[in-house]
Amino acid sequence: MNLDKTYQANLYEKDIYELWIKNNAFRADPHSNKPHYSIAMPPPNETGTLHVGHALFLTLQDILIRYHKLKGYDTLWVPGTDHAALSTNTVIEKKLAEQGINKHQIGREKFIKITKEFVGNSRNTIIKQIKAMGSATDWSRLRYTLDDGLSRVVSEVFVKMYNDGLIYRGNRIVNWDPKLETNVSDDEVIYKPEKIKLYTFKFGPFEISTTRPETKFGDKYVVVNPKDKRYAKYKHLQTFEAEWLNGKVLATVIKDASVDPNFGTGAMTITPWHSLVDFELANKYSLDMEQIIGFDGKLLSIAKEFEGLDILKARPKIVKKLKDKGLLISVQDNYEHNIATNFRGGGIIEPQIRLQWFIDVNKKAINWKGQNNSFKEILQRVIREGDIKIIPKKFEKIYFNWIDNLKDWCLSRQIWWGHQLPVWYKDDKIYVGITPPKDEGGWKRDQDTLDTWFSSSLWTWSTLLDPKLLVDYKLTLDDIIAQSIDLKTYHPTNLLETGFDIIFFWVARMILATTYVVKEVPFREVFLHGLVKTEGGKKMSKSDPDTIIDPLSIIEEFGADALRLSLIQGLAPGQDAKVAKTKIITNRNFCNKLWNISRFIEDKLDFDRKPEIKSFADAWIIGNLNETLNNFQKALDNYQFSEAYQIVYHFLRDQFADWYVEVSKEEKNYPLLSYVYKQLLILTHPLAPFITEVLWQKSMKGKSQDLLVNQSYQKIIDYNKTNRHNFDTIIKIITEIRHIQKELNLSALSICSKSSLITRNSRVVERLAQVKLNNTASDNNQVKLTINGVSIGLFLAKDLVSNYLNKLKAKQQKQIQLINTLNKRLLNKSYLNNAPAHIVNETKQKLLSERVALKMTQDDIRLFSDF
RNA sequence: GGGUGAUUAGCUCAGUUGGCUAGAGCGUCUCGUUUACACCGAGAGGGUCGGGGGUUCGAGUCCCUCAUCACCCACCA
Repeated sequence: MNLDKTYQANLYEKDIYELWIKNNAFRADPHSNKPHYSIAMPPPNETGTLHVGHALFLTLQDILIRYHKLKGYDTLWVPGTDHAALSTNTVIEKKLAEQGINKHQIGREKFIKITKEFVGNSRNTIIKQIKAMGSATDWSRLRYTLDDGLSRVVSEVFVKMYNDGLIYRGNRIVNWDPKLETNVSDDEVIYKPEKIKLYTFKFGPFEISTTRPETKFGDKYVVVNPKDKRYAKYKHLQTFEAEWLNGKVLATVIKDASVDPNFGTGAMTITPWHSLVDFELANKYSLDMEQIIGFDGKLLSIAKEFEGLDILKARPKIVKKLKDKGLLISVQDNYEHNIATNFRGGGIIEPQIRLQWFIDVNKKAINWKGQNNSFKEILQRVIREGDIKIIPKKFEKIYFNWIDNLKDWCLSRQIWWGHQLPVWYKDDKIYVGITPPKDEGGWKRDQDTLDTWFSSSLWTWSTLLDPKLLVDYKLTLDDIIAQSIDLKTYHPTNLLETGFDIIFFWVARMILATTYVVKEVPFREVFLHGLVKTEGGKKMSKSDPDTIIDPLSIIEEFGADALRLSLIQGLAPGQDAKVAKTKIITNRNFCNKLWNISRFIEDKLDFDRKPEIKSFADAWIIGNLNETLNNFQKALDNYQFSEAYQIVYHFLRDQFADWYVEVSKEEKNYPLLSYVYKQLLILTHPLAPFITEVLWQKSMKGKSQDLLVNQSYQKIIDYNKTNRHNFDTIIKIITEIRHIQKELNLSALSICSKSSLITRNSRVVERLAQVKLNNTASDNNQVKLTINGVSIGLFLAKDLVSNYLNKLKAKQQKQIQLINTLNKRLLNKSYLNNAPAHIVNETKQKLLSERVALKMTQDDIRLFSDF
């Protein structure tokens, strides 16, 4: 087959992926009688490009899918993309703004049309990039959160929840982003520390502090702590007159324990319309609420002469007015304050009261396994009762902590891109349904769209519904669920694999929605990975381009396999993954090693004859292969990706390449060599699918029509344990001879030995240890030493010996120490009584063998000394 | 303020119910081109597992405590 000297990934990867697709290698078959294994891919944002975070989850999930295929499963990995409402909307608005266009100028319909065009072009990019990673996804089942079928499901679920009383409409404080003119969920708000001025004003007999004078126009309540002695003379609900921004106001004293008497003056005024805490206080005491700031971020008419001003511009002017009135007491600079911003788009959040749609998480109206529960309770039960296992376990604590503080989920967003609410209004009537009531008409649809995560929360099962059934509106959602074969076969999915950063956004909400609609959990296990960081543990940031690992350019330069291996090397569950260029080079080299093993083997491949064990080395490599396969599977069964790779790495380099391949230059057992090579490709395939398939295709030419991707683990070959052990001894002898040569700086050493272990494997020993075996020379000028019970004579000069003698003495010291330790342990009665029998046995064995080893060392020392 | 992690070789990190003399990759040093591979081979050096205490026959691993560093949640006039 004539392979190049090095593996050039970019020459092969695209063709190999095509080959897989052409052969439907990733196509799931629900009618197969194999066991089924399924994963729903976290759908990337359709307008995104592949970043290293995507690369990580694609790698992990692909490994598991391919691994299960090899284990004989029918696998399904459902790919998809997300319409990512808010971030896409932001992108489009930004693009329009660049052309000087405001979305209101073009209207909703045109805006959606523009967005669709943009998204349509973009979606293919991310799909191509997913393929470049080698992802074994079933493209015939590609889904999109905003396609017609899924959109129908989203509406159906909303209607169902509404009819069950789990969705309600209410006035609430929301996180309003005046820039994008939408509210965002609590989870989408991020706080940035900022130093601003803290003003203290006179308010009647009180002094109150504020960072936001511009919200104070409507203030007419002073809240103090009931235990605060300074204010004991004022009664709860007592009124007083105060000079304020727009003249005199009649203010009321409120006493509430939520006020911290140690903060500032211990007295504060409240602005219920623009603060959650104040809103809750106002609700508690039925206080008036008044809007001060408009949804465009500008002051309303209550601000009189400041009406229409942007709040930040108005602030100093308002302070000046209060100062002129003699109401300003003090200004504190550099007051540390957290400013709330929208993490998509970055607008500064202004709390506002608005009518919004919410999911009630506390209403007990759901039947889960025979009990009447609230969403909150079900979310707790599924973990507690073991229906879903979270790996690593530490995230269960975080999960419970979040659920304990769970608030109603605000579903409505005021952006245009997304699933429009299936809610209709006429006069003051509200109707919730997919289509408006069929009466005289005149119903108007709610303009809001749903939170992106609402559709995402249906992902595991909505993607498995039969698209043909979804267009049949005579069927109910329950009918479709009952009749969809994929859903019946692949749901609950076996695993959800995703980043820990979206455990609340997504994982919890999938559990919420799925248990409610489908009456089963969305997945059995959740495996959470961390973020991908630089080697220094820093976030990759655009401001520091050197640290950025761009998966696409890495794939181009080093290949997807090298990238995949780098991502799992050293990865610990739930911990951040660290990647750097050096790591990628190491793993590219690993691929090249495999490549060159193939170059050596290519003309020796023999699959016609039955592989048989003949030599010690044969038994040894088969024993190691079996063990490796076993350990590899155990590691992957426990999501120990890093461990699995290390096992393969060790076998491929330290055992197969360094020893067996070298040995096979002397002892030619090509059928067995071919067998092990074949197993090696199967073993490595889930981790590095491209190169292994390339080599499989080249090696199997004419011998097999099959693709590597379609193989399964084969029956292992039995071997003789003593023979395997014998080769271990040979390795130790060769290593020791190499060591002596290095230590004594020798180049052409001759040895002699009568041991059959040596004489029967003389050519192997000669080649690998770089020595000459000479059993005819006289015993003079020999240094005898014993390695693992085998007596070896070395022909070497006297004056070289002392170096090695020191080595031996150091070795002797270590051995004595160890023997003492083991002795002490075995003399300890508590140890003998408490430690498990096999551990005690091991210690005894160890002591025995160590004593033998010590004796050999001492013999060598004596011989060398005598010499 | 509440929570969760991390601290192991010069660097980056593994180490899964406590049990062989604590591992890997990179880097360092020495030697080497032998019928695949310099994207290579052979060998070496390097760690009192952050400090202190405790439980245990036995602790990198469990508990307490301190220190340092991350991250998440909440959010204050």
